[in-house]
Amino acid sequence: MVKKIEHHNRSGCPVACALDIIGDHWTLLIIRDLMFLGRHEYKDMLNAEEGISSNILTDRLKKLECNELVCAIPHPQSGRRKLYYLTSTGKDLIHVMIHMARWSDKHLNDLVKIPPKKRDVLVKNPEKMIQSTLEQLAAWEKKFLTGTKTCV
Amino acid sequence: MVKKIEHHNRSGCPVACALDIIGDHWTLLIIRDLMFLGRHEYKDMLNAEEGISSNILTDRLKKLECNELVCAIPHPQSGRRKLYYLTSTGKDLIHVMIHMARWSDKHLNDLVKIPPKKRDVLVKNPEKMIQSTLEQLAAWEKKFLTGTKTCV
DNA sequence: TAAAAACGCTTGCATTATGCAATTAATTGT
DNA sequence: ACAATTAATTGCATAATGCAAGCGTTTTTA
Repeated sequence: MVKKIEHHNRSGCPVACALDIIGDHWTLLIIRDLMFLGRHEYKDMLNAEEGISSNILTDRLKKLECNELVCAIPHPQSGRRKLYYLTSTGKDLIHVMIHMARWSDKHLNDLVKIPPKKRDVLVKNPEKMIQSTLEQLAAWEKKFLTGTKTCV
Repeated sequence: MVKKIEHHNRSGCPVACALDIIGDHWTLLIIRDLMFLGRHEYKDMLNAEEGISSNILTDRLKKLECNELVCAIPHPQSGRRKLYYLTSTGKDLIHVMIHMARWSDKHLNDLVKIPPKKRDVLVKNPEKMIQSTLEQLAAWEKKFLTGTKTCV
């Protein structure tokens, strides 16, 4: 079902290669939902405040699966719902995400709204934020992925 | 000439805010040219191997100037050429760039081509790479921006 | 010094991506 | 049985991008 995809692959530059996969307006917001906001279902991401449209969401989830940043399993309590989650490749984007958030907080402070507590950790102790985020994800995985055949 | 721009500003999320400025296929490649590859002129960026088209390059440089990530001065040896360079806001994206490159190197290794020496520093001592990159930029600035009225 | 090349764009137009609303088929709850 | 939910899909309007050509000026070359 999930195949390798043909990226554009504009060059061998690592920045260009990354952008061929995550360099659009929506992909990293989906990663954010999965990484920080505990949104593991289609409808959760569809209802995110940025207002992604359903065709784009479907398309991006498909591409993320093709590129093996995201994986999905059927919801244990429901035959039609799915649970999406980050693979280790996807989770490894956490450093990019954290530094992007720090950059925004520093330079776009009139636009950015972060709860003060989170902001404090983000600014003063990003490593701690990375650790606790990864722990949360691990806890979710323990709850939902144990005993099933899963992608890593 | 350079005005504040209306971003979409889809939400107050720091990731979303960053993506409203740098979340497209080309902007970060321009940042890369300015940050790592010593390309400070329009034609240099136009000739980058990824093959940006001239109208897109013009548009993105304009937006980067509006958003104060990039600044330009007339070329000292030429009346029509310009020198583009990163402001401190632009340079602060270095952490995002470095981690993006590391991610690509780790997970897209069949696609990514980095000179072994650079790769070694990138993987084993990213902080050193950040420092040396910033030093290079500072050296360029010292050479071209001293004695002129400049944006920071 | 006249002609050619270089430079930083701009324009026009075809193609592709995105946004939006409505629809669908399957599943689940009442 | 009926209505609501869910994960999409479809059709269509609009916006973004790709591509080739052109433009006005400046610099280089003959």
